[in-house]
Amino acid sequence: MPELPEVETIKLGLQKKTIGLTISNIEVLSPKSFIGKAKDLKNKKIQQVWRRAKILGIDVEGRMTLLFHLKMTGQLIYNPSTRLRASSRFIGGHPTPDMRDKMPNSHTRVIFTFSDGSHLYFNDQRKFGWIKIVKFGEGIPGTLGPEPLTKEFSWQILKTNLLRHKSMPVKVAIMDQSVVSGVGNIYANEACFDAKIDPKTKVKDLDDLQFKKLHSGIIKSLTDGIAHGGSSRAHFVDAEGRKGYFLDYAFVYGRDRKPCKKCGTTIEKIILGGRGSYFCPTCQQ
DNA sequence: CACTTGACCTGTCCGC
DNA sequence: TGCGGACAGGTCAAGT
Repeated sequence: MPELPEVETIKLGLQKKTIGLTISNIEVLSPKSFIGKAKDLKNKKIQQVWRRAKILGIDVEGRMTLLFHLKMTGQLIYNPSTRLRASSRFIGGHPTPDMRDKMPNSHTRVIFTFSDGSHLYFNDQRKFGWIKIVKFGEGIPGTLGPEPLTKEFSWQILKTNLLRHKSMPVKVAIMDQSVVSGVGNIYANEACFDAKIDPKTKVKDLDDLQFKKLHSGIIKSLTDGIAHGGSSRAHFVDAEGRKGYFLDYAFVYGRDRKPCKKCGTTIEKIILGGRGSYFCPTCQQ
């Protein structure tokens, strides 16, 4: 679920809702999901919420930062209500699907409670995700490539970084976070489609025009993803528990055996780098 | 060294 | 209806 557009969507929501709130309690239901001493954050005020690659950061008083990585199935949901608390309240009720994501559920791993009584839930079905307490300014890997939605990300930088993986399929290479940060499987597929490049093309076989198209394809697919509130295969919800709808707009991801939205050719699915990869054999050559 | 596979976990969906 | 297997947004470590 969470690639750059999804984490960005959550960031925007949390900036709006949580800056200035004071943490009054942290309940860690799954110890493996939380690294650090939760007590250190008690009575600390949230100062800033930011994103780098797919990592979300929350700066708190005392020069500490909470880092979140949602991996495959993580969710971060802010609930302003002081009443939605014990999951037992909902047993036997008829919650909507969105509510089911929102409330504490069997996948809730960490619950933050704020001094105004509101809550932030970290839900994560597969427990791959994590929360870490680090010192301000620490904890982000130094190997991360450029942020694709800033001016530091030029097509020349993309070309230089990709050429470290000359014989790799281009779609696999753009998922390497040291090449460009934040692109995951969904947007890698969409970016290749937008660039009209077959995802299995080796990096060394691309020409400059294709590097330029790939560069703009990455930016376009990520930007569209944010505009549609992120993707939603099954798990993604924003900071208020709402689903994103980018996949309704996807050209190739998840559309194998369906007709290409541009030319009608049947979309194919292959495995590249161990991941499902989708492309239109007519549009992408 | 470059690249692929397996592991981490849990759930869902599909075919038989 | 049940059951086994494949697969799922990410990233490491281990293996080839």
